[in-house]
Amino acid sequence: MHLAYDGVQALEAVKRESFNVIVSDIMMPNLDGYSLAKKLRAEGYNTPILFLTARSATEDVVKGFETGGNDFLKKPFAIDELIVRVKALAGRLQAQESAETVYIIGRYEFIPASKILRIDNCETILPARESEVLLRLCRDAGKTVNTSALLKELWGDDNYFNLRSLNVYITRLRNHFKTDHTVEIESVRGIGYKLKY
Amino acid sequence: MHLAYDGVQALEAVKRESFNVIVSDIMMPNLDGYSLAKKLRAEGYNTPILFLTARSATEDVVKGFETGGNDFLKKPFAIDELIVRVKALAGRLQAQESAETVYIIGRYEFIPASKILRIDNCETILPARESEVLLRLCRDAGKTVNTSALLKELWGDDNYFNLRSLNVYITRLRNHFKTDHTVEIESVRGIGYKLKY
DNA sequence: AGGTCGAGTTAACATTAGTTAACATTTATT
DNA sequence: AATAAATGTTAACTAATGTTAACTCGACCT
Repeated sequence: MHLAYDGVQALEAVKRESFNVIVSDIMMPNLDGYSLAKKLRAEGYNTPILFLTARSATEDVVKGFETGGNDFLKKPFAIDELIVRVKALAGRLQAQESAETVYIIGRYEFIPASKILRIDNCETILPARESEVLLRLCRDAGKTVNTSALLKELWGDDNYFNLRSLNVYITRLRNHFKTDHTVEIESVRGIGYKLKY
Repeated sequence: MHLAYDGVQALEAVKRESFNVIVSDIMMPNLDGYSLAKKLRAEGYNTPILFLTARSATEDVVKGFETGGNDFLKKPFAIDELIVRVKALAGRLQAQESAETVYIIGRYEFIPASKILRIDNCETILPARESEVLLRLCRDAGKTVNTSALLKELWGDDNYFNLRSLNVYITRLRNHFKTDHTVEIESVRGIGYKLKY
């Protein structure tokens, strides 16, 4: 939980910590809500963003979604409605990842709970960290996962050494996916990694 | 695309076909929106639901989310806002360019998603920036793409150094297109570049 | 306790992307 | 034609990332 006074501070905070949801005003000094959203999306942050605004013009709403926002609430609003919308956005993240969740990745099957990666009845049990990294990539499959966010989530800190560890795990994961060339972990220089299939 | 006249018909339709998004009124004969959402969720359908309602009470909104809805729009609403919210739910916003988009440029094939530039079964995987620049040119193929606009889109700033970088990427792209002389990146002095083929 | 096995990290080296710099060429203007 | 500005081209440089192997440590086994 963090309160930022303008877009610049918000941007810094997001890069420093890791959040489940961002609630942002459109009109802010220094960096407005649209630009904040745009910058975050450009840097691979997929954190859901809910915009608050006093103006009710449709173009504002449209622009809000186009710049990468996920929801929009016009002022004045009832606090209950805000709460429920934030919950909806946050819930999207954890979207019922039950014990039996299975990710289908190309010809592979990945079961995070048991760390099993299977292809053609050939099972590999991934080491814990490899599994965690893969899970994180699966959750945002097709989207770029920000390196720093990933490090903060899994290692707790995004220093240089942890980054290098991550590089190693990415290599190892790539090796696992060699038998199906439609599966690919793409690196987005300076931003993060993207699981594609 | 399917239009159902009440909740019961909607339920049947969803079970029969497969949808990306459901837009539903709250008040419907036979089976209201809340119950529809509840039933669908109970049966394991995760299709995003957007509720429309005439009543603006906060409790309605809250109930809408609690029964499994994903978004809520009060009547009267602007059609643009509905469209943009549906798009947001369908998750298609960022992907106006689907993952499979292929540009045919003379004898070349360019697949932005995988950054592949192919000619006569000879594949090159373009570096990220080269790919982005080419994509930008492709979108406005035959038209002049303004240099400053392009720089602001891809680099975020159109200063002198970024301009010089762009010049380098244009050269590199031209080199890739050397085998088919019908393809050309023309420079429009003082304005921008034009991809012609 | 000693051994060994595997996971995670660190280290060392290789490769690549992106930028900058330096110099060449073209174009517009006078 | 002379000049200045824009653009073309090539190579060098820097930072990020890829890859492989070595190292450390704890769990487990005897």
